Amino acid sequence: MTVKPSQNRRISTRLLQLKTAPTTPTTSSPWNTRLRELANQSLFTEALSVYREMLSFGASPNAFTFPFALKSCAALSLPFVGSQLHCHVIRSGCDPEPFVLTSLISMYCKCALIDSARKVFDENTQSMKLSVCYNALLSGYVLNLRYCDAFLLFGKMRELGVEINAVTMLGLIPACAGPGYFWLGTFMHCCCVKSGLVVDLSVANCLVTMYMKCGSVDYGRRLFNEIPEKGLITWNAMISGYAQNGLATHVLALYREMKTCGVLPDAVTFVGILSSVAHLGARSVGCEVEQQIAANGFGRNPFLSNALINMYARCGNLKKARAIFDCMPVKSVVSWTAIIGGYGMHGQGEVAVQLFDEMIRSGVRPDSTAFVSVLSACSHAGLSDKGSNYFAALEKKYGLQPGPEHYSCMVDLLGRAGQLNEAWELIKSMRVKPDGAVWGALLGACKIHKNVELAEIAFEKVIDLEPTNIGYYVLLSNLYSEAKNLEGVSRVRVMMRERNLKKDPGCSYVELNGRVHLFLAGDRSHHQTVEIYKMLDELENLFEELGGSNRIDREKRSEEKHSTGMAMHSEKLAIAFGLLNTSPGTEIVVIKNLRICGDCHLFMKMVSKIVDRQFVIRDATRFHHFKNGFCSCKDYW
DNA sequence: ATAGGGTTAG
Repeated sequence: MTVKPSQNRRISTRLLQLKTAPTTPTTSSPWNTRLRELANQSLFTEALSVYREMLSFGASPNAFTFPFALKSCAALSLPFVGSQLHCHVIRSGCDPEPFVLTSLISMYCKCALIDSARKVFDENTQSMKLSVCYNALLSGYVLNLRYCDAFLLFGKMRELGVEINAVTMLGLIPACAGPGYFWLGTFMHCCCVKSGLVVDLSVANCLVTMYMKCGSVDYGRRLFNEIPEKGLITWNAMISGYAQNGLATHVLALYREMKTCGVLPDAVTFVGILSSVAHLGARSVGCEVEQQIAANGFGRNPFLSNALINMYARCGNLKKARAIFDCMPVKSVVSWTAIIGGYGMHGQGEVAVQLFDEMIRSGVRPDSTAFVSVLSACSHAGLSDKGSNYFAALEKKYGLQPGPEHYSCMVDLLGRAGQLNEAWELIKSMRVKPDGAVWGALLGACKIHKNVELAEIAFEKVIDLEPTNIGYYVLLSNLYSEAKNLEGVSRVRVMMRERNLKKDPGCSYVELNGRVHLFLAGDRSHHQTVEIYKMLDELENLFEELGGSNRIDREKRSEEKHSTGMAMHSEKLAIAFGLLNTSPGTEIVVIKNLRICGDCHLFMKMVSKIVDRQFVIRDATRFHHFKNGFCSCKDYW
């Protein structure tokens, strides 16, 4: 705004200044200071109102104003305000200023207007020499997933001899951070070593992250070990990298190491740790993290709240998960997804569905993952109509592409409801290649509804995709034995032997008086075995008297006793044991692998109708360390 | 001015 304010306006401005804030200046520098402070504190909305206020008071923005105003626009993703600012920049004549130029490019990139950014870059001859402008545009290309353009620009920089510095690398390396980009990543690593830029801690951190995102955990760790003076971000990069790769035990070990090195964790560290705590059930660490969060005042961090919701939901404490969720001032899709998934995991599909609808009403747009959590909740709770509607809305209403993960939920949903042919037709209609989970869901449904022919088709496909997943062999073998097809049973056995696959029996745990008791499927070694099986018999009789729908189960169980391929479900043993050893009105904590067995919820629902106990389920999908039947109750949930 | 770490399902 170089237009000189009229005399009248100047007078009125003066008056206003006297009335409201006696210190309100018409020179730009105090405004700039205020604007910079706000922008640096990430108070972008406030920063932009200061900019507007500044204009209304007749102060002229200059090269020290625009970078911060543009940064705020970029952060809030306001392309319209951004291009207005661009006009102001041109009018003020400070567009060739490097500060302003890079801010403009960066703003357009962050608002996804990459072509406008390129235009700014190309129109200024000045920018062709400046490394900073190249860096801004290059990181913008990567941000907008245009990796080819980014590498072309990188090539041009090398060709023209433009300075390549640490920031150039920081922009480019994330383009190699994905499965399949590993070799490109190692090339970038080599470039950094040759140019000596690896000594820059930021660059090294970035490379560690890149390797972890490629799934090359060993390379990441090796580089991590080579960094002489690790910073907090270095530790965080490694910890979250392990967490992303599902290496929960490594996460906890590294956290311990970090503490012995005297590095203080921050909110980001805790996010990585919490997801591992949730998967492992490492209670002592969970409690410690909880205290640390309270002590450090990280309570308001939305990422941390999401991680806490997930942890409590997985560990069976839905009440606490819900309390955190309800307290969040701004709930993102991730927060909703976490709580919906939590209810879904515990068989409370109705609540999950209500929450999903509430999310949409509150104006949060569901993403692909949110649909996965609501669809899986529907399939666990048998809400087939609801699920089908959501599946249709996914594409029609929200323009999302259904992936194999959505199809596997739908196949599970239809399959459980007995619509096996519909499920098969759905698979055939898929535009993306079905993965193991899709065929596995069909196989699981065939097992429930005893359809041997279709099961054989599904089995062939799933084994082709996941040849070492024992669960599928067991499913088919059990189906064969139910159908009294002994030849089939032995055929599957031979396949397993040939592929050197050892069958791990399914297992469940019950927590009782601070001790965790492990039950294997078909286990008869427990000292209360006789009582447990008696209790299960009694329960069956009660079910029959009440509804009589469990006859099939009874038949199945009589076979279980004799056939070698079948075994009494571990969670039934665990539940019976819990009933035997608790008094009415208490809570029984059942820890089991939620991924494999969905019938568990049904059984628990029926049991809780006739006995005065509350069941809490904890997900043990990743309880690897329990495999040998050992666990220490002090350290684990 | 440009940059590095974070949540979600199966």
